[in-house]
Amino acid sequence: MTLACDTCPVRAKAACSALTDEERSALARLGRTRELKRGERLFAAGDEITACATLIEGALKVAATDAEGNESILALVHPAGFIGEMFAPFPSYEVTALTDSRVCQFSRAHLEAAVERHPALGIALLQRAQEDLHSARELLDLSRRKTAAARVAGLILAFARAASDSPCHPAESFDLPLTRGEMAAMLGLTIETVSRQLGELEAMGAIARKGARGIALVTPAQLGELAV
Amino acid sequence: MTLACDTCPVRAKAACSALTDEERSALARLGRTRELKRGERLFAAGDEITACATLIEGALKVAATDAEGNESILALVHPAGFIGEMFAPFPSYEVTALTDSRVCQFSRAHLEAAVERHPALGIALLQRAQEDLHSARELLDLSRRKTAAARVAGLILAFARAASDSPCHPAESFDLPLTRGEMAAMLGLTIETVSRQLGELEAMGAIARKGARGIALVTPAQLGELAV
DNA sequence: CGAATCTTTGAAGAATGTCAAAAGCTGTGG
DNA sequence: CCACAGCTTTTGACATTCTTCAAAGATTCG
Repeated sequence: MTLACDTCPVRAKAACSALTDEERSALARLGRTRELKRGERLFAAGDEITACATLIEGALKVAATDAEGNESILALVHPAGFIGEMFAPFPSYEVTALTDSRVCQFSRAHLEAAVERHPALGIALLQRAQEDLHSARELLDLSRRKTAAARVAGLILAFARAASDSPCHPAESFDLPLTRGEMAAMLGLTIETVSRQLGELEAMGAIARKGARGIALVTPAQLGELAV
Repeated sequence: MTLACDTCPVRAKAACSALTDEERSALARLGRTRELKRGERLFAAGDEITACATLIEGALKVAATDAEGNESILALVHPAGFIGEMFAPFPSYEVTALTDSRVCQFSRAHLEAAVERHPALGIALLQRAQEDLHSARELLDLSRRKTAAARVAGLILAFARAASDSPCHPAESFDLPLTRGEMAAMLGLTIETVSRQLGELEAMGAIARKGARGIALVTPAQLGELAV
């Protein structure tokens, strides 16, 4: 499958935007796009072949699964996000599609060569890695909040900010991008506790719900206080 | 204070090892070393000036503190580790010395210029950022283990591996680098729970303790099972 | 429309947090 | 060398929160 960088929806935001059109085209010939259906796995922990990818559309999750099958979600990946460990011997975590997705995938060797040839690409990847590090630390902080109420309130605020066009103000209403189980796996709680906390938040008038996924922020300030 | 790269104990491992001696000397003239006593802060969240640093000796912690003064430890930094967000507008977290430490500090502007001039430095920083990301995700996974026993057992194993010379086998005996309170802040538990779990681990014969900090691994396999 | 999945709700039990106090360790100064 | 002050660690009893187990209600999608 051939890459069509010219019509790529993330061509302005992805790491490859650090390259000129010709440089990007040369890199494109070494990669390929891959379509993933919801629930399909892009990488698995321990895979022998290590690849890297940029998410074009959809959403992915990075997760660890323990022996009993409990999943711990370590990161969400949005379009233009980069996935892949360029220096580790093999992938450490599973990467799975949350919704139908499309990625632009490269072998690690090709990407390494491109980074050596084009310093700007390395800088773009460095920026992305530092942003990912920041996100991981935010999630770490959120996952350790003392009460379940603080964790759920904080997650809803995070989703509201991500759903908003403006960087400052959270969206007033939006759809939760995750199931209860996935929210639980992001917060270190059980499905039931997440469900009950959402009910509490609605009962106390901080949010309103429409169906299982729809959320409206009634009192954002109250949410912020609950999130501590 | 002038930098003495020639005698720097981390000259072979730090990011600046990607540079030639002359390049490093040029960069060195723009930086300065700084000594920190135990508990002293290197950066605070919200500081206006953003700086970057390499740890030369000692140990640092990256932490977030909430309104009630509860600390959540997001990362430990060992010698040759790099600290600093090169692309964020201001530092997001506090960086504090766990023990008396010495760092090699640069302004962000100088470091950015050096990265543009020396692509190998950018690649070295990229590798470090991806390693830090990996560590953050490991800690995230550890912090979400269901039981306090699994978290404490996992942390002890992580310390044992860090204390070992060989990368494969954990050290058989070592000193805990953190207080109970700091361990609690790494795991999302209370001091009392950490203390009780250590007692349990000793009572069941997985570890032996010598004083408040000394640990000997009696049954590493048992620890591994407890850590799930 | 029906099957599968996801969500909600309830009741009971286990685990951790909280509060309080004793014991151990460390470093300073007499 | 000892004594003391300050800090860290341990231990106990109790309250609270979360998890577990179970089952019924929604929602989604073929």
